[in-house]
Amino acid sequence: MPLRVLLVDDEPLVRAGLRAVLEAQPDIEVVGEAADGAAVVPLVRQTRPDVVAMDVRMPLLDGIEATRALLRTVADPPKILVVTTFENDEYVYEALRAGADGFLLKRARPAEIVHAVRLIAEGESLLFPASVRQLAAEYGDGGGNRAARAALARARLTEREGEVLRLMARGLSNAEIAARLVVGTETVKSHVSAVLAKLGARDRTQAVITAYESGFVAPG
Amino acid sequence: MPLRVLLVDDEPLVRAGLRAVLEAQPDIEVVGEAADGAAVVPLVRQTRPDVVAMDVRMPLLDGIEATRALLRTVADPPKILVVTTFENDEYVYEALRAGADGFLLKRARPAEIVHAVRLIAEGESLLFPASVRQLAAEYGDGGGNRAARAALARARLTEREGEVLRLMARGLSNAEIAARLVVGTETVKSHVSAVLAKLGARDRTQAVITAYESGFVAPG
DNA sequence: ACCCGGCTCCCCCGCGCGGGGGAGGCGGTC
DNA sequence: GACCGCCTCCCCCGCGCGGGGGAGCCGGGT
Repeated sequence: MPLRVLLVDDEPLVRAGLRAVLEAQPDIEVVGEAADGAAVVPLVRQTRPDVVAMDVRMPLLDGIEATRALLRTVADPPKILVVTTFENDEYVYEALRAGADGFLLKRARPAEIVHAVRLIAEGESLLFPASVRQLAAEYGDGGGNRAARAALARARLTEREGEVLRLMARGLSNAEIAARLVVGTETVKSHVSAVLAKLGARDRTQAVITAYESGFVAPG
Repeated sequence: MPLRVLLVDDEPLVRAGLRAVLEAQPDIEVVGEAADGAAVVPLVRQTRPDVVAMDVRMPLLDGIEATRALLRTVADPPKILVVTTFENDEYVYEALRAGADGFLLKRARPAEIVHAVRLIAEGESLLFPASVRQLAAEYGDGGGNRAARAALARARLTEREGEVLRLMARGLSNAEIAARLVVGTETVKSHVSAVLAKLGARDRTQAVITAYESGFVAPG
């Protein structure tokens, strides 16, 4: 019996790509597609997939909430493979904490995508596939990038800290961040200090650099 | 005779998606794929496509350089459709200036993708609707990226100031920059102040953000 | 000869930043 | 209930940062 896969991504192009890659395998069958997280639970009930390949960043209901919804409401839920554009996407960590079984970069090669789906289906927990390291080597050979990713991977920023880092990366001062988040400046200083410590950054500039280099924030 | 399309994108998944979408059309034929800009010119010579669907951000040779190379070296060059993930990608503007005929967001619907390829092939210069709004709005409010580019264009940094900004963007303190450039810290402070003034930045963090957003320094 | 732009260095000064440490409340888990 | 992680706020304190102003040196341009 074939391996049944459900695709969830708001970009039709990505769905088409995944479908093309996966259906080239004789033992893999794409049993459905959804464009947002809200449609996932009913579709899973209807199609009973073995694996859900799910984007994290989606309108209406993101991959994190969709993962929680699946695990909460569906008996014998499918394996969940989170598909993401960036390494160290903080949403990915949340999705994994929410119960996803692994994650995969969109820029992975077809063979790696197929491999990841098979591994997940077999119950392997796929967190840091070799492909990530390989991709890191292929792409930025600059050690800075890898260090940035490593720093952010170690970091495990809390939700609030991530929020603060994002505002830091937009050039806001502590006072401005405090105003934006409607808290005291001392509170912001606490969060900033925590971010610096977790990222191994000496000052906010270095933290922002790490945010850019790791893909935590994207230029453009 | 069918419309011949060449796909250039470093992500196999995106290529597979575009291929699936385009080959669903009876009058469109995908005549080749390339994973980076360096392979484009020989492939175009070999396959003679009508349209090249090209990613901007790629390893080795990006979409901008590949566009320039095509228009410079190939007689009767194909139409160039730039494919991008983000609206307001500054690379896209550069690609258009370099001679690309239009651009398209990756999250476009299949029908829009097909439509774009057909329009481009007919010689229409195409900007995806969502981005036209951006282009129109940029004269008014000027999105962050645009502002960053404008700031850097206004800036006219001297060679030394550019050097200093680059080091700032690597997280170095004034003292460290001074040591690196073998000058006094007061000198560095002068340069930093000049950079901040020219970029309209309040502090070094904002300057580094502008450096990233404008493409003056590139992540990865 | 003159001026000008760029690079270099110097002064004073205010303030935001970041380190260190502490503390209370709140929602989870065991 | 006890514990723990997170968020919130407070203190003190040193220092790097950035603003303002000035100055000497060099090379190029008219």
